[in-house]
Amino acid sequence: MSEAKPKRRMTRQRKKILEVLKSTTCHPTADWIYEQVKKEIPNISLGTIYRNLNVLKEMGKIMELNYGSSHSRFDGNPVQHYHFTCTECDNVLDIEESVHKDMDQRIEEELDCEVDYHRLEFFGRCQDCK
Amino acid sequence: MSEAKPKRRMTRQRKKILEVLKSTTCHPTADWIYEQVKKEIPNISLGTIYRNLNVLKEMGKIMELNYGSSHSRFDGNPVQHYHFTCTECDNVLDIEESVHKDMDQRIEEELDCEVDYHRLEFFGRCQDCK
DNA sequence: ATAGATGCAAAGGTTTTGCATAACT
DNA sequence: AGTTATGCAAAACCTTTGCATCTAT
Repeated sequence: MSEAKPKRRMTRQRKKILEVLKSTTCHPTADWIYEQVKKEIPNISLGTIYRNLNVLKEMGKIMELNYGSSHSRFDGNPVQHYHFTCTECDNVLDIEESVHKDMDQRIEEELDCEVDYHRLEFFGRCQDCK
Repeated sequence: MSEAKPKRRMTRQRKKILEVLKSTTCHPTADWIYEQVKKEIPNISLGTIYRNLNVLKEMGKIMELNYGSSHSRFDGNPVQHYHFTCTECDNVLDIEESVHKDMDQRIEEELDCEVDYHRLEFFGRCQDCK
């Protein structure tokens, strides 16, 4: 059984954190958000930032990038390839599919940048866990 | 100026770490590798594991997944979209391109799994840094 | 009134680092 | 011989958590 989930309140702090996040395109870190929010709520604590980021994520109002980041994983195959991660058992599987290098060029044109490579990762439940 | 890079030696420890990584498909964490290598080199230290993982990465012999993992970044836009990360200035840009949901189905068939979503990230140098 | 949120400080877990010693080449 | 790597332990770093207090509903 999963626990009953609490009724979320929209506190001053939570509202401001969401506002900061919605009003920037810079994909900030928790610490950057902390610095911004502190300008209006000087005594806010980092713990509150982290707690709220997790709550907002759970509410579906924001996204976390670089997640699964508690510890790095390594791959003995240094050639670019794609991965599937099972969100149930945490296993990472290699995908036998050729890399779409053509996508890199499309992005180069779209953003006027130089693309070296890309990473593509799928998430879901593996054969055993589904 | 960048510093002269050291001539790498292939020590017992380094060799074994690479061997462990090459002989598994489980995309292990540093700690898991540590446990494996310890079976043959009982007094190896975790520091050596981490140092060698970084060296092997730099030598292009292995890959790190979940990198850029020192701190998470957050995105005020919870709708799935793609990103470009500049490896020079660390900026993350949104990509205005529709999400290829058809890829999910292809992977489901290939791996006999259930795919919820995928992440696609491009790396290179942005307009300003290139 | 009361469950939920905050601030503070301490604890947790992963990764890095300084230093003396050991080992490749 | 000279430089690179190791082991150990301490430090650094980001993130989470316990607890007493406060606050939104």
